[in-house]
Amino acid sequence: MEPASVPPSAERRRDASATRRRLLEAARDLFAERGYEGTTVRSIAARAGVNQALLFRYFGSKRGLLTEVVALGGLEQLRETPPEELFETALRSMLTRSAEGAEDRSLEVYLRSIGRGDEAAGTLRNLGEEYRSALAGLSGAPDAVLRADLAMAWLLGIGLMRTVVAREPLAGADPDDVCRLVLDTLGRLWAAPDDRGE
Amino acid sequence: MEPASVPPSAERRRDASATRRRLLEAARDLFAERGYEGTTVRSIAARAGVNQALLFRYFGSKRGLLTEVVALGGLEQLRETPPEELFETALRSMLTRSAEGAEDRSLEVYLRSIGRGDEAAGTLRNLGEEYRSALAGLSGAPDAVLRADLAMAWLLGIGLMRTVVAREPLAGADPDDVCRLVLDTLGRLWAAPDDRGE
DNA sequence: CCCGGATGTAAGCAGCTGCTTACAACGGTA
DNA sequence: TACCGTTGTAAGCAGCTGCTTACATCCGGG
Repeated sequence: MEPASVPPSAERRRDASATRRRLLEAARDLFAERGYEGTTVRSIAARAGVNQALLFRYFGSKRGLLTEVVALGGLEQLRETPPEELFETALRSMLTRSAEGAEDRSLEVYLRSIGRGDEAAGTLRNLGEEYRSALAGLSGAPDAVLRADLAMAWLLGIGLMRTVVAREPLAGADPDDVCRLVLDTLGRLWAAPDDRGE
Repeated sequence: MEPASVPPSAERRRDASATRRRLLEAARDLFAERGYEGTTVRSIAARAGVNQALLFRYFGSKRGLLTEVVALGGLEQLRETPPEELFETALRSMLTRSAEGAEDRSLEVYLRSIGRGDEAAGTLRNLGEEYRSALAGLSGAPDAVLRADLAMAWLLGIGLMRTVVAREPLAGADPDDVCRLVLDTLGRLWAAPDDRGE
């Protein structure tokens, strides 16, 4: 099928997996910057320094590329982070300037890329549901899942405000300050007042 | 210029202002449903039951239509609502099914329609800043504006979760329950703990 | 060496996009 | 009635879209 190991000495001039990876990274960045509909397959191929036909060879369609981008980045972060740190980790990755380093931008991609529900929307939805159920464990309230949904909504909203609206003070605020405010407020969400009549 | 008053008896077969309004309403709905990039001028004209050339006659460009849609709906709601009710009003309009009645969907439009910053982005930004400064008055904290930004972010996020992700429980939750949870939690945001060293 | 699959390329397809143009139909006014 | 600006229409433009095809080029195994 494929050579099990690559001779580590030199970079190969023709390297399918490297090309795949470059496409994946270019797509991740562009989807996060311009959204799914606003990104053309030509621009992805150009940023990857790759012929655009290869995009279809490796991912079948533009939509398939999106699915792989989101599933890869998102699920990895999700599975490597303990639930109690998940929200803060995701929040910090939202608050960090996208310019520096190769930050994880899966949620940014998620929120800017989702379109009207078709084939791949299921994959994205599953990702969201895994995040939610991880967060839901943090509250003992009977409606913990709803509360987790609201927390995720805040996360997405903060990312939206920073990447799309991009105005002070949120855009330039110290991530530590924002984190403190949000996490402290969310403490109230987890610890249910539950002041209804039941 | 134009007939100052319309004979109220019969609907006119050729009515520029009615056509304008129909285009505006069709655009508002479609932008909210599919986002700006996902909506075609042909689909807007079709839903309005109007020739697409009229769209350009009355609004100059697709972008001009968007600007007018958002400015109209958003600023009206903003100016008719006292600040202390503003958040709940906006939240409830987010939570209300779009099918019933002619709800105000300006924020929905705002969050789904914004693109990369060009000409009309300024108008949208201004709208956001007016919302924010109205909300900022609700907290006495020194960083009240940041807190207002965070509240708006939550609002946008909740709208995003309902319209885009569209899954239970948030999508189908009782608006009263969500309102109670969110407003109660936000009370904590307004009333600053301000637990820093100063 | 040389063959054949893996990898990369150039060109182009049909369809859609935002927008424009040239023109017809209406209807108030003189 | 004749006119003329307003309103509505049909057709089409150039450009871009996602995607496909036909063809070079590489390179490891026989």
